[in-house]
Amino acid sequence: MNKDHIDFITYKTALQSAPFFNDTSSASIHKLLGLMTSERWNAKSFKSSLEVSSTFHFIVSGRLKVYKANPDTGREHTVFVLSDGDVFDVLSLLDAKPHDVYWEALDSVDILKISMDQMRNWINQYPVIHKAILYYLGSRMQKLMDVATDVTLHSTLVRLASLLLKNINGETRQLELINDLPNEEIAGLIGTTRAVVSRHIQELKRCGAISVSRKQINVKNLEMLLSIVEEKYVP
Amino acid sequence: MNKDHIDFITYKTALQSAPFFNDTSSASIHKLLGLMTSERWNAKSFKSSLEVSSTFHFIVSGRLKVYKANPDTGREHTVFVLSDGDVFDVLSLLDAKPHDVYWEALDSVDILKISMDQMRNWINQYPVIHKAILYYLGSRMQKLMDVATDVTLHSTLVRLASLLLKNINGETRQLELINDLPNEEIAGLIGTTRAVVSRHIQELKRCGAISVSRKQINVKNLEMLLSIVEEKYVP
DNA sequence: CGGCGAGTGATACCTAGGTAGCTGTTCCCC
DNA sequence: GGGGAACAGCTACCTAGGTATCACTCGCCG
Repeated sequence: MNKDHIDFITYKTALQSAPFFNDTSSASIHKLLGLMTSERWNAKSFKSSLEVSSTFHFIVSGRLKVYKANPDTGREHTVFVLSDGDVFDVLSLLDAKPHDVYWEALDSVDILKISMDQMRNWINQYPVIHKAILYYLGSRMQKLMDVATDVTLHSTLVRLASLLLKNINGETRQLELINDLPNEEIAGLIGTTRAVVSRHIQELKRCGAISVSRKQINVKNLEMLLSIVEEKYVP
Repeated sequence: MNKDHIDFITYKTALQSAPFFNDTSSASIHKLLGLMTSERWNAKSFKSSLEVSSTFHFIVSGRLKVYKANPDTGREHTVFVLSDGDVFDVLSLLDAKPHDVYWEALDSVDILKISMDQMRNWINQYPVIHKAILYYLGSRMQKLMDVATDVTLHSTLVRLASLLLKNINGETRQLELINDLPNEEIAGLIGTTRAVVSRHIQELKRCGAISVSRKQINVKNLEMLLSIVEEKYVP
């Protein structure tokens, strides 16, 4: 991308404020952006790991889910929801080993992309970034450990309540990141099915923990959600 | 540890052959080992994340499980089985954020340990290691993604068969790493309970896929296990 | 404005797998 | 060599949550 590009400044700001590029100098970000091209993915557009693994992507805006699926049963389990400032696929960056994961845009997504080889070169030029990558990977890993154990250790209701709690903005008390997702997507996030999510949403509505309007969940009673998560209260 | 220690050479070899210390020079390993102390943990000895997070550990020999638990139901889910050459806790190394994970020795474990601060210093002196840590973390992350989605995408039988397949040595065709674990531990590994594992082991025995003697599973028919994992064959 | 698609609510049914409990066997350790 | 803990096998029962299906509502676009 040429530095005269109409959105060059916007993109540069986006890169600089991402945790992944913490501690990276303005000059090296400038250089990186010079090698990138921008792209727009429409909502619901789908990529398999094969397509994604040879290119490194940075999300400028929009949301994208990372999931695994069982083709036989049609079930899906969403591992991450990525959004502004996230990058993918970090694993392919480290290692060419294929891992069968799918990617699907939840909104229209603005992407900056660069070939994996160029990205590796850039990293080798600025090895300081290794530390930032480590931190980024570490935080992802921690979340992933929760996802991994949640399904066996907690009931679907607890997982749903916990999902809501995790995504509430402390100040605005509004649901973020997952607020306008359909039940089907919420189901994928907690490893269950649409019907079960719907069932539990009714329970939470009935006991006054949340209120719902189409594709919008509003948390009414944080304490109640908390006590459900702690398995102290069963609606 | 003084370089005249009786096991100094043994320990140094162990460190050098670990993937985590790939590309690390002999001299810097020597220096690192000088700062470490050795320790033996008995089988079934237990550590919480609190105790573990301020010290960095290297496993010389023995096995150790990393797991999360639900105190209310008593259920446990094992996330990793660590063994020779593995290190922990990498997450605490990156980030002081507490994460509630437990550790338990499956055998007697030989450990080399060093304070987290000293380890961080050492790493800053030899930043080359960042890359090796990244690769190490990457491979762990990939395994973790499988653990995370397995429970929702596959039945317990498929998960059991898949666990066996993953731990068969290609050459010897013997079960490694998990061979002599009791049913209870196997249950933790696939996110279920002792009774269910026992039930499925009977099924696998009945159809000739495996044979069992006390705490020992022998794989008899690899192809059959494979077709169970691919959900093509139901015993 | 009308019709279609996407999303939700709700019902009835079913089964995988979790719970509880008992028996017998193996391994040690006194 | 005997007693106890750890472990495996088995039975019977139960329920959380998955499957299937339909009806209803909303929003959008032609």
